[in-house]
Amino acid sequence: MTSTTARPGRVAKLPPRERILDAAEELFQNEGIRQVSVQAIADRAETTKMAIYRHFTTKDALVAEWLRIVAAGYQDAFDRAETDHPGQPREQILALARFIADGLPAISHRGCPFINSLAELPDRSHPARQVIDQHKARQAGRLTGMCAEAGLPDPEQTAAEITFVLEGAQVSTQNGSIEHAGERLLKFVEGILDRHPLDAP
Amino acid sequence: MTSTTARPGRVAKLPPRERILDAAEELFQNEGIRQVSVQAIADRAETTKMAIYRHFTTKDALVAEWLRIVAAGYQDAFDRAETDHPGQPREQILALARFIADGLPAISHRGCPFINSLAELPDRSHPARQVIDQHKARQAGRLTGMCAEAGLPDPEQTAAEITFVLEGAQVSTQNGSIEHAGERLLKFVEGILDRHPLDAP
DNA sequence: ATCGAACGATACTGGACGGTATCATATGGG
DNA sequence: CCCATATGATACCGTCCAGTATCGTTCGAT
Repeated sequence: MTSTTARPGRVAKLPPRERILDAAEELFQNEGIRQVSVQAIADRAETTKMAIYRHFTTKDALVAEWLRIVAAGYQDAFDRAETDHPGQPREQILALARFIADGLPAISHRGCPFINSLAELPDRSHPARQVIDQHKARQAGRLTGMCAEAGLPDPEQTAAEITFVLEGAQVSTQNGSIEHAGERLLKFVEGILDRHPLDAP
Repeated sequence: MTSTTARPGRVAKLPPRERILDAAEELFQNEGIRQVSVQAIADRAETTKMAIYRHFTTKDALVAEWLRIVAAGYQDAFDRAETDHPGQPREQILALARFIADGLPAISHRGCPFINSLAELPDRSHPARQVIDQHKARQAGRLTGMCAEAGLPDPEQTAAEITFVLEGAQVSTQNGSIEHAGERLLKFVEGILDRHPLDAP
């Protein structure tokens, strides 16, 4: 019963900072950054605007923190791909494609947080931009490494191709121009990897 | 000398409606929709806010009109691809890829207007959304038609793949994660088409 | 010359929003 | 038991902005 911390009125409530981040994630993702007011985040987090400004210096800082969490999720996907398929770079790449493909239905009519944020934050000096830039660079590096490890002839080109495909699948899902984007995405990536068979032990 | 209409003080000034649309194109593209105020558009168009509201019922209507013009530009690219390479669907597709690839440097750090607008306008009832949806559907249809005409075994799949690639190249250029995106894009699309040779006379 | 429509400039309204100040209220460790 | 700290609630400020009203001016057609 009496847990050491957090014994709220009814349901176990998370501490305010996490509630705020959960609410921000939900609202930023579904309604955009600029459209969502700090007050709206506070309402959804069942707290107040003041509480938000106690944990985050500014709205922009909250946005950056949100994207940092999203980026960490993608990093986890990379890590899992590597630990689940050690020494099998092609399987790792396919696992990443599956991760994106599986996420498409959830994204549905609202797209990739990074793509959308970039559109909403043209100012290159915005704190969130550093998060995005770092994440994209790291992601590109890891993917290129996987392609090189897979013995593909031109790792940079193949990594670029896979990046195009993954990003494009998310965009096309968002604008609804492609049916069965997930399946098509997987089929496509498999085809790219099969162009240069080499993996078999 | 004395042209029939428009004899402005110094430089030949376009009529206000076109100046407004030019200014809107410039600002919406480079700074985003929500960030740009009607006043800012008026300033850049060397006119006044009032003049804008004489030509467009609302800011949203101006956004929609802007996207209509952008969509027409893409339609023109499709038309040119067809008339420049009649009966050669593979050349038509390559011409489209070249059109996108050539546009990448201009886009550079700011991305595709449709992708960005979608991010900034989550409200599906926004007038601009109809423009985007129609455009995307028409574009997908035409591309699928080209793929079918090219005798590719699975036109829907191939059209989806090419769409992924074209969209992804624009996104990747925007976030700066890929070097030489234009060249890589063309190489990629050529590879896709060459997977099923059939075109030669 | 004149009339009307389009254009330009300025001021205003009403609302939304980021951020702050100030109050009261828990809460948990000493 | 008590006090520092985190939290909650509310009111407020300055600013920005979409959209409107009203004025005067230009300019082309008749």
